[in-house]
Order: sequence, then structure tokens, then C-alpha cells
Amino acid sequence: MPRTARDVTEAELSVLRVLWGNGPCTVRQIVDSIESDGTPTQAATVQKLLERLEAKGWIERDRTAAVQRFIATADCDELIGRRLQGIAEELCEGSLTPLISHLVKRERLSVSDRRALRELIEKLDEKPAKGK
Amino acid sequence: MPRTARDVTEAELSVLRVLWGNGPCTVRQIVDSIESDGTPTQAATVQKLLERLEAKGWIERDRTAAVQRFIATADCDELIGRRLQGIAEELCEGSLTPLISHLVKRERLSVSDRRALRELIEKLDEKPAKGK
DNA sequence: CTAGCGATGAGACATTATGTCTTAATGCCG
DNA sequence: CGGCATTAAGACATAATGTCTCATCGCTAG
Repeated sequence: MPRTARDVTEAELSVLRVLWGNGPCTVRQIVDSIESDGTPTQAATVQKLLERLEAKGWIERDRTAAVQRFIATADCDELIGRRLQGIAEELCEGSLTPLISHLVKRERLSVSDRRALRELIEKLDEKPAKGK
Repeated sequence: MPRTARDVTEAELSVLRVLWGNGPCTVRQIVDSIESDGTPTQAATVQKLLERLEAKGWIERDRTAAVQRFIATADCDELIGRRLQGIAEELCEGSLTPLISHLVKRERLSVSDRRALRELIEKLDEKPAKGK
């Protein structure tokens, strides 16, 4: 029995991507954007996905207009954050630090990436009052 | 229809944790370790989980002994890496860099964490020949 | 004014994932 | 030899997920 539902499923994500990329959309607009990538998608399917996304809090709908518009309430970065948090909780007793060092060690960072990263850290060092 | 099976499920992970913590184990040892945390677990259940973990390549079994012993073929860090990679592919077009900057920006790092991180980056800077 | 079309809402379905258990075959030891 | 633990194979129940069908409803074109 699949105990653990996903934060956002694959099909739901494809809907979210449209909202992230285009801003508020109607169901029709979403359907058209998605089916452009291959097989046509039924409007009812998208409707259902939107319903579930709303239940999970990822989107809101504007019911005032004649045709409803759907708006993402969180951006992609927010989703990334939750997923990272999820990994940390399942595999690192909640700490994100192991993830950071893993990534830094593992990834071949471009020069500019490294520079950006170093700047970020230095900025953190300047205000050590924050955090614990 | 749940299209996407998980790399390692919750129940499978609890088995893996035992192997990671204790090294090679028999089914019995695993059962005992797991049931210590609350409800007793059936041996057959663990057996099935081990079977699936083997199919996924996370463990191997030593069939030469009278009683089989199971060995993890990858450590926790490997799993972390795959999960991070998964996030990158689903949400960042494959790039891990957004994850890094997200983590560094977001997390309240301890002083020692920051120091360790800075050292890592400096080490990377010393050998810029590698990577692109 | 009314037929029809698109939007909406509720829910039915098929398929698969996941966790758990039953049974039967196998092998070992006293 | 009898019994017990291990192993293998697979049956099940339940939940998640993607998709579709239907019945309503509102509005606009004719």
C-alpha cells in the first residue's frame, strides 16, 4: 500500500510548469500548452490535476472571472526546497549540511558557479549574528 | 496509475539502514533490528523487501553460506546523490548548481559548516584544470 | 427565447506500487 | 526420521495516480 504520497506527481508537475512559465492560466491554456509536447491531453484530466494541486496548496484559483484562472502559489524554488528538506529528513536526520557538502564535493562546478558560491558564503560570514 | 516507482521506498529504506549500520546481516538479524523499533515485522516481509532491493541493485546476497547474508552495495551517500540528481533532472534541467545555491542561501549553516564548505571550494579552485 | 458549446464538479475506473502475509519446497541438525 | 528455520514464489489488500464519463450550468449565437 503506497503509504507515501508524493508532494507533486509527474503529471501535476507538468501542469505546474505551465503556470510557472506563463503565469495565471485557464484550463484551456494549460491543456494547449501541454498537448503541444506530444499526445493530446483531456481537459478533464488537467482539471483533476488542478484540483489535486489546489488541495495540496500549490495553486489557487480565481473563481470571480467567467472562466477560472489558476495561479501557482509557490515557485519552482519552493518545490526544490521541500524536496531537499525531504531528503535531509529521510537520510540525514534533518540536517541539510550533508547535502551541501555532498554537492560541492561531487559536482564539477563551473568557474562562475564557484565564484558565485564563494560570494554567497562570504556574505553569510559577514553577518554571523543570524542563525545559531 | 503510479507510473514512477521510487528508488527506495520507506520500508526498503528501513532495511537498508540496518545494513548500513551493522554491515552484512542475515534476514533474522534484520528482522530483529527493525522490530526493536516498535511493531514486530514478519521475516517474509523483510525477505520480500530484500528481494526488491536486490532487483534494484542496492544490495547483494551471499548465497554460499548456509544462511544467506545480505550486503549493501551502495551507502547512504550514494542514495543522497541519486536523489539530488533526480531533483536536478526533474526541476533544474539536470543542473545541480541551483541546488547548491539554494542550500547555501537557505540554510543557517553553523560556523564550522561554513568553514568546511569554504575549504572545499578553495580546494576546488586550486585545481581548475578539472571540469569544464 | 432556445439550442448548443465550453466550463465545471463529482466521481468512476484501470493500472501499478507497496507493504504484508500464506504456502510450499528445501535443507539441516539433533 | 521429525521438526524447525530458511528460502522461494506468489497471493492479497489498499492506496496512489492518471485518465475518462456524465450531469450541470452559464452564456452566447441564431
